[in-house]
Amino acid sequence: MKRKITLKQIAKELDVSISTVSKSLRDSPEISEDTRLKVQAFAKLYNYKPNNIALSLKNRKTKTIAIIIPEIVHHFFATVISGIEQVAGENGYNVIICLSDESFDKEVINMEMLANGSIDGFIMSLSKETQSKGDFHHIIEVINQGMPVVMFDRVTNDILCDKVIIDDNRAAFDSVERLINNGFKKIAMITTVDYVSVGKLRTEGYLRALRANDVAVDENLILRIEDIDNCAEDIERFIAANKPDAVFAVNELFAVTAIKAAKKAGFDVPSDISVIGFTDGIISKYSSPSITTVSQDGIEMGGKAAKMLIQRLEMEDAEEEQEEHYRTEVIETHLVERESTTSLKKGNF
Amino acid sequence: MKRKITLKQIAKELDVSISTVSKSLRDSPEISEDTRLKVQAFAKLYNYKPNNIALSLKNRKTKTIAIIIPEIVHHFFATVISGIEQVAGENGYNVIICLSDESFDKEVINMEMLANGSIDGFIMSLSKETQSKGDFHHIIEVINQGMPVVMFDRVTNDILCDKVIIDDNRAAFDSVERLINNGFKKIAMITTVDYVSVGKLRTEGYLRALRANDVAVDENLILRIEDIDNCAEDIERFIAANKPDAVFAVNELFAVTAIKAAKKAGFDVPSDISVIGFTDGIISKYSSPSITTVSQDGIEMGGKAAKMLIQRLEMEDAEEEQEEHYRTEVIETHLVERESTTSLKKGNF
DNA sequence: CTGAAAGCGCTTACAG
DNA sequence: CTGAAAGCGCTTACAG
Repeated sequence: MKRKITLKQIAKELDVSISTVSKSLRDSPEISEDTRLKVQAFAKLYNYKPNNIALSLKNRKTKTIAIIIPEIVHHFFATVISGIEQVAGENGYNVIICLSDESFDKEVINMEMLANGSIDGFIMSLSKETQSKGDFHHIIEVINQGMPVVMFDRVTNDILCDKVIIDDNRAAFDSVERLINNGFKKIAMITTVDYVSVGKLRTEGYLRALRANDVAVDENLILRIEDIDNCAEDIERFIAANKPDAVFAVNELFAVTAIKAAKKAGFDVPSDISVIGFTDGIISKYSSPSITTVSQDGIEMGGKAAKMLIQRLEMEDAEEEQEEHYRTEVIETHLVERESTTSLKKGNF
Repeated sequence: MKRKITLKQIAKELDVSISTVSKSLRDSPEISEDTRLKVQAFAKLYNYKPNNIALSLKNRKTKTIAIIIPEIVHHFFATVISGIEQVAGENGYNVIICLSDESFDKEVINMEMLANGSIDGFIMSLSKETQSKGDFHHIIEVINQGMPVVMFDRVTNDILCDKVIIDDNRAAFDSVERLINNGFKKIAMITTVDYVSVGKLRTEGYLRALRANDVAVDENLILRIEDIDNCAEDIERFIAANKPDAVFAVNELFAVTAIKAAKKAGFDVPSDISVIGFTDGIISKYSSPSITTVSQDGIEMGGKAAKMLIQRLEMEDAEEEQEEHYRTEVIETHLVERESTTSLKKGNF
């Protein structure tokens, strides 16, 4: 068991100074070819690799990005990570992941821990609890310290920073209008409680579509789920009671649960009830019937977020104090048609 | 924009030495209560937090664990991460994640990059390419440097280190024997190519169960999938051609695809064909019919792996050079019965 | 009780 | 061409 070799040891071994070794390995022209080659050969032999931590300390940058997300077992977040990891890797950055578990405290602790020099910047999506509390001091603090933050998906207007989102409101609007235009009369909505930003926006889109098409809003047709883990019964009751001809759900889970509930109540999907979900994940793809859904490209979102963060990071090097000019990128969505809806024509008619 | 404050700045501000500040903040009894309180108050005011990188360099440990996995969008791996993250967090460790993307090169690059001081130890599952190549020099090197490695799920006998696995062979054996005992005659297997260690073990378990129960092995009833992304047609053809009365699949994806294929070929699941999968993930739960499956608790696996790694890490501190005594933990599995099988009685009869 | 010094592993401006 | 020194931000054994 040979511990990793250091410059100091090489220097001693070769009877030169540490500076000489360091310069040789960085191909400095200051050093004679003779010693340079000698040092390099020796270093290679002993498989020398500079210590990252020491470099980080010296350079005051770590080349690592922290991701803070509510949950990793949600397919959407996993794809976002995958997207981030990819462009981070291409640019020589590592990725550290922390899960807030939808808890405000965990989010705060993780951020504070990492903000102390461990990383160069954050990419994050807010936990539910943080969104419901509306307390963002931990994020503001980090930003004030000069550490860039990019938010995605679950964002807030209360913080100025780079963001990457989809147009939730519009995507919902489009989907629901499409249903209306295709003759559906009783379009139900299954959504989250309002403090979840994306849920709220999607609900607004639903309402907007109804109003824009002179469809009366029936509050009974809107189900707001509080407890995701036990939503099955709520949804079953909701569907059996209201007998909608279409259901628009704000996520995959609600959509697949709605389908199961519909079947249980004796309805066929899609001939009795059409179902549209949100997020094109594994559930939508493998469910029977497979689910028509608003795609939300997590890979692209993650990639974009990483690009924005890295850009800002490298910019800092150049012009010490760039003017803050934050951008919000909007990722395109589109409807992926599958088996859970009867064929949906586009356009007005 | 105030950059983070350092000991040096506090010292200057308060007109004391850096040592005094450091000791005050660490509640050293050497320091008079007077100055200690003064320093602490000042530090609190300016929200001082020690720089992690400096501490890492000083202590020669980073308190971070690296996870290297093939893919994050597989639900199983996501749950493992979740398990690791949880116990890591409890023990004050951070988690860095790298994806090998099933590529040998990426696995090597990631490991080498992180092994240079960035982390204290690895938890990993081998990429397919690494398994097929059988080249583990990068891992052996890391271990020789004195950095602990814990492998899980996709492991190899060629490396001595801590491991956490399930008994794939036995789990498969039990499932298949259960099918045999319940009267199934034509039990097909959908598996991976043999170099994927877990696929191989599960296949062996299947074969062992047939032999142990005097069922002739029919090679036609075994489908080995090479290209997971395009397995649907292969599976459709396989099922239509062989008309098995039961299918044992080595993962969720194969199981759900088999169900879809069976339906397409006009069979009912489970009344015509029963299907058992492997890994109790989101697909098995939400598929219609939901899938009977061998559960493989990723959270537990991850948690166990993290515990083993941390234990070894802290052990190192204590007795400088502990005797290497590697353990392999086997996580219990069990069959989760759902709708894709007709009721399966236990025991011999 | 306080502080100067050495050191973790590296880089680089500056002397010689 | 080579090396001593300072410094990144911290801790701690040792003097005073």
